[in-house]
Amino acid sequence: MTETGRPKPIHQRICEDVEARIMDGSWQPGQRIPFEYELEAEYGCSRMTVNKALSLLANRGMIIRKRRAGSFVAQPQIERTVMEIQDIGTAAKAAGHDYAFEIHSMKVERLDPAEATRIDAKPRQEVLRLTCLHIVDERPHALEERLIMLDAVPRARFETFETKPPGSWLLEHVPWSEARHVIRAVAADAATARALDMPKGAPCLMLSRQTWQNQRTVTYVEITHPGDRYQFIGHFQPLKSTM
Amino acid sequence: MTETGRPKPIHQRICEDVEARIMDGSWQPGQRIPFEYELEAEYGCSRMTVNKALSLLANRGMIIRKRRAGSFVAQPQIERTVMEIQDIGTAAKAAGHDYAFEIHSMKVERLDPAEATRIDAKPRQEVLRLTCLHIVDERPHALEERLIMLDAVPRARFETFETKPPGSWLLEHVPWSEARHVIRAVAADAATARALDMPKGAPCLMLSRQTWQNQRTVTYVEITHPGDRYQFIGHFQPLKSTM
DNA sequence: TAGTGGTCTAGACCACGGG
DNA sequence: CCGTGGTCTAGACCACTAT
Repeated sequence: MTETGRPKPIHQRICEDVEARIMDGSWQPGQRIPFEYELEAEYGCSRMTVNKALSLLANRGMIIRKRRAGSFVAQPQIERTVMEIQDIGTAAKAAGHDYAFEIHSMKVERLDPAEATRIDAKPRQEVLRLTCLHIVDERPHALEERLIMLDAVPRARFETFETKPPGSWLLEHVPWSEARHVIRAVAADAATARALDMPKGAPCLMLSRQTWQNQRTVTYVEITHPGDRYQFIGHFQPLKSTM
Repeated sequence: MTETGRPKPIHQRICEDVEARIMDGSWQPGQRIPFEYELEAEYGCSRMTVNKALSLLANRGMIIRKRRAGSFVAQPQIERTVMEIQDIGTAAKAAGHDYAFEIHSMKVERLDPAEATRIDAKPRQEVLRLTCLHIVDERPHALEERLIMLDAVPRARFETFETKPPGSWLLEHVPWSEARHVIRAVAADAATARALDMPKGAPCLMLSRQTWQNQRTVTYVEITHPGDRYQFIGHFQPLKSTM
C-alpha cells in the first residue's frame, strides 16, 4: 500500500496546506483562495471538513470569509504579540535558579480617594496593602507593591503569605475575568533603589497589572524590575496551533 | 410566539453559557462539565454542534478534554497577555495626533560577524541599516534602528522610504512567519538622548523585534521610546471572542 | 437573483485511555 | 474493556451579498 493510514486529520492537513501557500507567497494578501466546494473536491472530503479548516484559519486571522464572494487571504497581521507574563517564582525555578521572597510590609487600610480613582475602585474601600521583595539567586529581582481589595477577596485578610507570595496565592484562589497590563520604563526612586540594590535613578522595567472579576477590581500590583536584570519576551507566530 | 427567531447560533450559545458558569465560579477548576451527550439533550441539538462549542473552548484553554473521562474546567490561566504592538504612525493618527518621521541615515553594508551572531544571521550578509526618528505632535517619540536583510528583501535596496516609514513598508511588502519581541528598560546613551530630546541616562523603553520568514531573518529593529512618553498596554480576557 | 459561506443534522467509525 | 471525545459524511436550509 502507498497509504499507511493518515495520522493527521484531513481538516488539519487542509489548514496547513493553505497556511503554507499563504506563507510562501503563492497566495498573496487580498487574493481569493479556492471555494469550499473546490477544496472539497481536491481533498475528496465533505464540505463540513473543509469548512472546519477554513473557519479555523478565519479565527486566526489568516483569511477573511465573505458570503457570495469566497475566502480571501487577509492583509498581513497587525503587529500583535503574546507575552507570557509568568509568576516570578515559577519562572525562576523553571530556569534552574533559586527563588525566595520576603514580605516587607503588610497592613489593612482604607483606600485614599485619589488612589481609588486612579485604579478604578471605590473610595475608602478596605484594602490589604503589601510590599514583597522577590529574590532570585540571592539577588533582589523585583519589588512588588500590591493592593488587594478585601471586599472582593475577603480571605486575604487572614492570609499570612508565608509559603506563597501574594501573586501565586491570588492566582490559585481567585478567579478573574479580565486583566490589564501596562509596561513602563521608570527611574528608580530612593526606596526602590535601596530594595533592589541598584543606583538611584537607574532604569527599571515596571509592570503594573490590574485584575477584575465581573467589573470589580480584585487587585492592583506594580512589579518593578532592575532594567539590567529583566526583560519581557514575547513570541508570535501567525500560524500558531489553535487545534 | 415567545421565540422571535434565534439571532445567535446554538454553538455560540453553548459556548457562552459554559463560559459564564466557569467565570462565575459555578464550575470550579478541575471539575468535570457535562458530557457532550448531556449538553446535546439539554440544548436539543446534535452532538456536532455541542462538539463545535466545546472544541472552541478547549482551543481557548478554558477547558481540557479527555477521552473516556469527559471535559474539565482548566486550571486558572497562566498569566498571559496579548499586546498590540502597533505601527507608531497608525497608532498616533488613530489617537488624533500628528505624525511625521525622518530618515536620519540609511546605507547598505555587510554585517559584522559579531552582530550577525547576535541576531542569528549569516556573517558578512548584505543589509540595509537605517535610523529613523518618529515624531508625534512635533516631539520626538521614538528612535528606530533597523537592519533589513537584503537577501530576504531585495526590493528594500531601491526603496527610499519617503512616504512610508520602514516598519510600515515592510509590513505591507514582506510576509513573515514568526516574530520575537523583547521589551527592556535601558538608560539613554548620548546619541539617543540627543535624538529624543531627553537627558542622558534617563530611562527608555526599548522594544526590539526580530522577524523571520521560514527560518530566515527578515529584519531586526530596536525602537527606543522616552520612558516618560510611552508605555505598552496589554489586555487579556480569558473569554475573548475567537468566533 | 443566484452563489457563497454559516449552520445544523442524524447518523457513523475509530482511537484513546480510565477503570 | 468500553465510554468518551475526535473525526467525518451526505445531505439540508438559510442569510448574506455581489452582481
